[in-house]
Amino acid sequence: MSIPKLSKLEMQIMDALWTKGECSVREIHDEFPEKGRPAYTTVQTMVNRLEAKGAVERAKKIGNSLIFRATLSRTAAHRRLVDEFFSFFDGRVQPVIAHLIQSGKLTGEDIKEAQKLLKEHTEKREPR
Amino acid sequence: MSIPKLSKLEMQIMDALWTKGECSVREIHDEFPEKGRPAYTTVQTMVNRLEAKGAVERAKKIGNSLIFRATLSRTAAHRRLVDEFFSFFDGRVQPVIAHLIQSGKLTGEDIKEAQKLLKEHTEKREPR
DNA sequence: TACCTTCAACCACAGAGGTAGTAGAGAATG
DNA sequence: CATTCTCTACTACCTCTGTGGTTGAAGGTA
Repeated sequence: MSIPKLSKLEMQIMDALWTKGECSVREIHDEFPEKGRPAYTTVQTMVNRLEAKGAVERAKKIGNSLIFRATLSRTAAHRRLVDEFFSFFDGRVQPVIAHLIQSGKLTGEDIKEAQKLLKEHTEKREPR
Repeated sequence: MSIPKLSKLEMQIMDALWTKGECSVREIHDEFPEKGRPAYTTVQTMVNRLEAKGAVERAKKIGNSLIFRATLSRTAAHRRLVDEFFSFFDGRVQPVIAHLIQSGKLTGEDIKEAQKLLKEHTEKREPR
């Protein structure tokens, strides 16, 4: 199957797995900031659903607790999100850029960085 | 209340209103490409929900059919979407840009355009 | 061993979104 | 006027998310 769609909460859980590596539900739960932290069982439910979606798998068992591992890469999940998002704009990036600039999220630095990346990218596919 | 969150289908419906102006449910329905067009009543349901969310209002009645008008602007809805989306990335634009470049969505043209917009933007807020 | 803690597993439930059917009012037409 | 078409209004139903309670097994501890 293709890359599963992940909701916001699911992404937060994956984030814990991606940054901390293999984790128990308890560890994932603790990663949430105290303020607005969901119940332990909520995290548990989401981890189970992620497992059902194939985004996560059981790595091993320590004592009576399961340790999970992300099987879906952060990059793949992000790409999925980006594609999904841009489909709202017919795949056109320009309107999005306009909003980013107006809200001050996109700076000159970012643009410079983008140019560098683009150059690397094109050079890689069209080596002279 | 603040800007309501709109789903994909809801956005498609708003798109019809935004581009065609005031519309009846029938007209909105007809805007969908034949392939994968939802049932008339489905569109109706969504329009009602959009009305409940305050994104749309009844402009007038012609015969026995209602004509709707968007009360939420395309810009506001888009900004909402963009903010929502970037919150997945902690508000950082760079990882998104990387994906865009890798998938070929972001071209040199786009970057040039972005620079122009950014210049205009900064000049407007900090006129020398 | 008897108790306390910690998990996994399972269950429940509400809200949003997507999908659509049906009933009944009104308009249009022969 | 009677029939047919077209809309609105209402209802139903399924899936996905988010949320969290309950139960019972496993492990640790006095």
